[in-house]
Amino acid sequence: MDSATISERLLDDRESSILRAIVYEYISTGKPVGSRSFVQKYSLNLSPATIRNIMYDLEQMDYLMQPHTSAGRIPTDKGYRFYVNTLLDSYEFKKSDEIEVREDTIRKELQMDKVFIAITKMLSSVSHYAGVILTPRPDYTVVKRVDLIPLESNEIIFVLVTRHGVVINKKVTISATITQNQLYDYSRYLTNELCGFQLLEIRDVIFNKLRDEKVSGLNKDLALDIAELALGGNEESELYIDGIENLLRIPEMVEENRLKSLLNIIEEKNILREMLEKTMENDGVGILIGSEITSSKVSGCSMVSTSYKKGNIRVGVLGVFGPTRMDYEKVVPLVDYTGRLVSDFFTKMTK
Amino acid sequence: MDSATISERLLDDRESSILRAIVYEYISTGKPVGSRSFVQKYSLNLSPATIRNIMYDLEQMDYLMQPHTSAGRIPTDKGYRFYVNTLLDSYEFKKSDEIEVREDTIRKELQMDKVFIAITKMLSSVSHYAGVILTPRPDYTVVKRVDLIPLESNEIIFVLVTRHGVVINKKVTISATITQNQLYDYSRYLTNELCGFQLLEIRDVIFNKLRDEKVSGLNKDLALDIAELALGGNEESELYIDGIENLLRIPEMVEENRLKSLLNIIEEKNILREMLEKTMENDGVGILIGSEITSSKVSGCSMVSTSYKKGNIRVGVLGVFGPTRMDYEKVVPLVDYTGRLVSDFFTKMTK
DNA sequence: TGTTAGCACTCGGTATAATCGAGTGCTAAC
DNA sequence: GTTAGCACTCGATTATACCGAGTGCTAACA
Repeated sequence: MDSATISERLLDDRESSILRAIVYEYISTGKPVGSRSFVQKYSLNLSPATIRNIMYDLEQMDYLMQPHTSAGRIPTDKGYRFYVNTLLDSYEFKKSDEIEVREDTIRKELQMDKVFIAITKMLSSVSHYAGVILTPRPDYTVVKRVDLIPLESNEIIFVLVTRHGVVINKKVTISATITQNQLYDYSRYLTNELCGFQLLEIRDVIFNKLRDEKVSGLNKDLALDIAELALGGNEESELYIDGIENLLRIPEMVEENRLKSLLNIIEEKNILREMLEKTMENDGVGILIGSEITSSKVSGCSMVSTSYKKGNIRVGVLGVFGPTRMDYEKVVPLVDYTGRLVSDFFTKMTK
Repeated sequence: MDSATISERLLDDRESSILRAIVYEYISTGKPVGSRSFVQKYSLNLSPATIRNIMYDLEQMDYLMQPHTSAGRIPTDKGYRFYVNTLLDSYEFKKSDEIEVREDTIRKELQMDKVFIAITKMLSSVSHYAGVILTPRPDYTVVKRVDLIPLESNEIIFVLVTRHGVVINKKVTISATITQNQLYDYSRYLTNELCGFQLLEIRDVIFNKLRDEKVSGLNKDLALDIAELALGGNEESELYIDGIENLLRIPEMVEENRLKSLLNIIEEKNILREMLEKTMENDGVGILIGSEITSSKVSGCSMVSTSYKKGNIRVGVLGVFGPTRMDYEKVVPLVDYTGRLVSDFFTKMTK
C-alpha cells in the first residue's frame, strides 16, 4: 500500500477518535504527544505500540507530524482541520456571568465606536486570545436626517443621523457664502429627499435623480453639492482589535520568529482585514488554520470568525485570533454566540 | 575620604562630561561601558586606568553601577537623571517631513477621538516608543451651537458643535413625546443661551440662571432637562496609547521579567494614568526615570511627558513611554514640540 | 598629586562533551 | 491485528573548560 493510496482513505472510528484525542491533548499541553504517556493519560486499552502504529498511519496521511525523529506527534494543519470539522456541530456554549455582564454593556451602549470596543473586549477577555471585529461599511447606513450647521461663512458642518441614531459629521468648505436660513432650508430639503435611503443608493441613484428635478424657490444644486462633498468619500470599514496582550502571554507566540509576525499583524492591520473579508461570504463560524491563512507573514496562527448580519444582509465579520493551538472548543461557540448577539443588535437597530 | 562625603560633592567638569558620555554610550549600545573600549571609541587623551578611577568615584556617588564585578558600568537612575537634567535645555528639535504630515492630519481632524489617536500615533511613530495622551476633561469646551434631532418619539440626539467645529453628540431618552417643531424651538433656545460659554460654566452657573428666568411660549424646562441630561455626565479624562508594538521590538523589554510588567501596564492603564497625572502640575517637559515611577509594577521604564494647555489652563498631559535606556535627546524635544502643538490646537479651539 | 603601566583576579558567555530520557521503528511472538 | 522487547535517535540538561573584556590595586612616573 503506497502512501498515495493511504492518504486518500477515510479514517475509521478508532483512528478518528485517537486523532481527535491527540489534537485535544496537544492543544491543552502544547507538547508533542508521545505514545506511551498518551496511552497512560487517557487510560486506553491499547498498548503504546499500537498507538504508534496508528500514529504512523496518521502521519502518512498528513494529519500528524514529528518535529524531529525521536519526538512525539503534533497535529498538522490538516489535523487541526479534521479536529474542528468533526467537532464543529457538537460544541456547547455555556453562558458565563462575565458574558452576561459584557453582553449587557453592549446592548446598552449608544455610541457606535464604543459598541465595537465592547464587542472586541468581550471576545478577547472571554477567550483569552485577541478579539477582532470588522465594522460594517457605512454604505448600508440608512439616512434619517441631515443637518447643516454653519461654522465660518464658507465652512459648513454636515451632520448626518442614521436610522439607529449614529451621528456622522464632516466639515465641508464651499466657495459661496450662505445664510443661516438658507442652510435651514437646505437641511430640510436634504432630509426630505434622502431620508430612508442607504448611502449607497444615494450616491449611485438618488443624487442623479435629484439633479434632474426642478425645485422652485431653492438653489437645490448648491445643497446637493454640499451633500455630495460630504458623502463622496467612500468610507472603508474599520477594524477593531483588543487583547493583543493575551497573545503575548502565550509562550509559543513570543518565541523569536513568532513575535515578529505578531508585530507585523499588529502594525499592518490589512493582514487581519483580508483574513476577515475572506470569511465574509460564509455563514456560520469559519476557521482559518495556519497555512490556510495565505499571507506568509503569519504563521502558527488561527482565526475563528463569523459574519454578522443586519436583517438578512451580511454587513461585517467578527472573530477571535490566536495561536493555531487554540482552545477551539471554547472559542468556536463564543464566536458563534457573539455573532448572533451582534446580528441581533444591528438588526434591531435598523428597525 | 568616606563615601558619604564623596556622594555629596558636585561633579567637576571632566567628571560630568565623562558621565554624560558614558550614559550616552550606554543609551546607544545598551551594553555596559568598559574603560578600555570607551577611551578608544571616544579617543580621549586619558588612559583606561584614569577612566576607571573616575568611574569608581562616579559609582561611589551612585551615578553608575556594575551589573556584576567584572563588567563595565551602566547608569543608575541618578545617572540618567543627571544626564537628562544637564542636557534638557540644549535639546534641538528638527522637524521632519513625517512630523509635518502628521501635524497636518491633527490640525485638520474634526472628530475629537481621532485627534487623540493622531497625536499618539505621531508620538509613537516618530519616537519609536509608545505615545500616550491623557485627554482634557471636556469642561472647557466652548459651545457654538446646539441641535436636537429626533430619533424615536422619546429619543433625541443632542448634537453640540464647539467653536472649533468639533461635534459632540449624545443620545438622550426622555419620558415625554416631543414634536419636531418643538425640538427646533428648543434647539434655537439652547443655542442662543449656551453659545459662547464653556461646559463648566454652563453646568455650574448658566443652567441655574436659566431655570430662574421666565420664557413665554416655550417649555424651556424640558429643553433644559434635555441639555442637562446630555451634558450632565462629568466625564473622565481618557487615556490613549499607541505604539506598544514598538516596545516589543526592544530586546530588553521582552526579557522575561520585563514583558510581565509591560503587560501589566497595557492592562491596567491606571498605572500610566497615575504617572501622567503626576506630571500634570509641572510646566515644561518632565521625565520620570525608572524608580521615580513609584508603582512597583513598572521597572526599567521611563516616561517623558509634558502638560498641554487650553489658553492658560493646563488641561491634559501627553508623552512618550519607553525603556529607561531611551533616546532622550530625540524624545524630549519631540514631546516638547507636540505639547506646544496640542496646546495651540486646544487654545485656538476655544477662541 | 594626579596619571599611567602592569598584573592578578573576576565572571558572564560561549563552546564542547557527557548524560538523560521520552520517544521512535522494527521484529518476532502472541 | 496486537503487543513485548530492543536498539536507536535526538533534544534538553548538566558539567567542564576556556576566553576575553573588565576590574582593583600597587608602584612608578611627570
